[in-house]
Amino acid sequence: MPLSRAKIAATAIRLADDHGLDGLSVRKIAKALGVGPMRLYDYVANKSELLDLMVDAVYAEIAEADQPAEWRATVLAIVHRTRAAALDHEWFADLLGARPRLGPHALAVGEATAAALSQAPGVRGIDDLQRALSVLSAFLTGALRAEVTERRTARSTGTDVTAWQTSLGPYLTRMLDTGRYPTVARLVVEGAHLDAEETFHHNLTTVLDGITRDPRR
Amino acid sequence: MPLSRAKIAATAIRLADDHGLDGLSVRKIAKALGVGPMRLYDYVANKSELLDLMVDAVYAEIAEADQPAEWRATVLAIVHRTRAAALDHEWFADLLGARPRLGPHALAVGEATAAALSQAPGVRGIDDLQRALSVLSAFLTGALRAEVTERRTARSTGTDVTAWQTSLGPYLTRMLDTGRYPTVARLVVEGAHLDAEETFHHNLTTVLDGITRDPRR
DNA sequence: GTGCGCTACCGTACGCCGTATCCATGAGAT
DNA sequence: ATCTCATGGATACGGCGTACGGTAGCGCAC
Repeated sequence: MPLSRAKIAATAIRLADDHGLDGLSVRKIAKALGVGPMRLYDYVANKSELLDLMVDAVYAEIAEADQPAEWRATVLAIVHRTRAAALDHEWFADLLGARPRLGPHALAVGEATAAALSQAPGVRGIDDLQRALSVLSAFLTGALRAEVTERRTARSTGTDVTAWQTSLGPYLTRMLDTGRYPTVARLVVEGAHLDAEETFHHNLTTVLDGITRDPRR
Repeated sequence: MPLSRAKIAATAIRLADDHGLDGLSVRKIAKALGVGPMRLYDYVANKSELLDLMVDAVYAEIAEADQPAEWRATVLAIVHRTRAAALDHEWFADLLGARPRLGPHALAVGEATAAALSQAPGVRGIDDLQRALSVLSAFLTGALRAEVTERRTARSTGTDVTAWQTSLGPYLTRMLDTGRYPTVARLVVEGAHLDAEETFHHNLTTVLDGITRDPRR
């Protein structure tokens, strides 16, 4: 079976899913494919192009068309598929926003999002649309990055509260006991029980409400 | 003059400003300080702790206290200082959201932001506060990442429109000419003249308006 | 049939990285 | 004068991305 860009990307994605972006190297991908490292460069100019390939492959998962619906439902669907993809492929969140999204599938997702947003009330012209798109994708990028980061630290310190406290506790409680961070302290002590998905959805609603508010009061 | 964590961080920051995170290595920092590479490990456990040091040093710039003011003015000031820092230190945007923000100065910024947000109308309890903080910082993270990425590609392809068109044009216009991305095409052709800072401010306003809207209609 | 150029593949090698480990030096204590 | 011990340096290891030279196979001109 001959090599191909798609096969390379698929293998790279599997490795990145298992070992993270830091654990991903051209040599390991090649070994997993049973070829010499330099073979990959027959299909790809350099490693960053390979990352672009991986990213666009994930956008392909996100792009699956759903039947046309009201703008808000469409946006919600796309955004939630993106979140699902980022949780499946945590490295995807690391790359989000770090490179121009120009692959064909990324463009398809952008097109669907833009088309839906252009139907939203409060989005009146091309400038409004451009801005709406950029707030939404900024929020999405940041929220997914944060969620993935939190997940990773939870995994590395242990999920339960006691493990977390013993690992970060000494430093953090010392910090908070200085009394210089009262509000943060309150958040740590009294907060922290919110469900991640529900928070994401709530915040997304906040952003969409901001977009659709009437800008002239 | 002996080494110190602060001196190391300052040198690392200068190098990262000049050559980016990819161009930053322990060996180069050591050389710039006129010592052997391994000396740095007397002050730092590993490279990622060094990055944490750098990040918190930037948060120190952001944390400079301003006189107490109305909540929105305070938030605007902090956010705009963060943006300024990210434009001064583009690598900072790469790291934003990628690691837990727990340094003393990062905590100080978090504290000031949380304290201000807790005064905002529509933020009614600790859960509201937690959510408001997370939308805001998700937006901030994503927006800065996007702005820095755009800036970098602009710099690498050349600033003016013609250079951009000749570098990405062939691929992009071919893509857009397929007719599969009409809305994106409109955005590319008719948009693109918006000022970055003004867009940022507008989008920030959108998010803050979303936060302060009355959630019970 | 024979020689030739071209393409497609491959292994080796270079210069870098983070960092573990061992060694030299020399100051201060006894 | 000798011992102790902190300080800084050199070396080395395993891994990285990728440049490059070689070679094996094949279509084709004569």
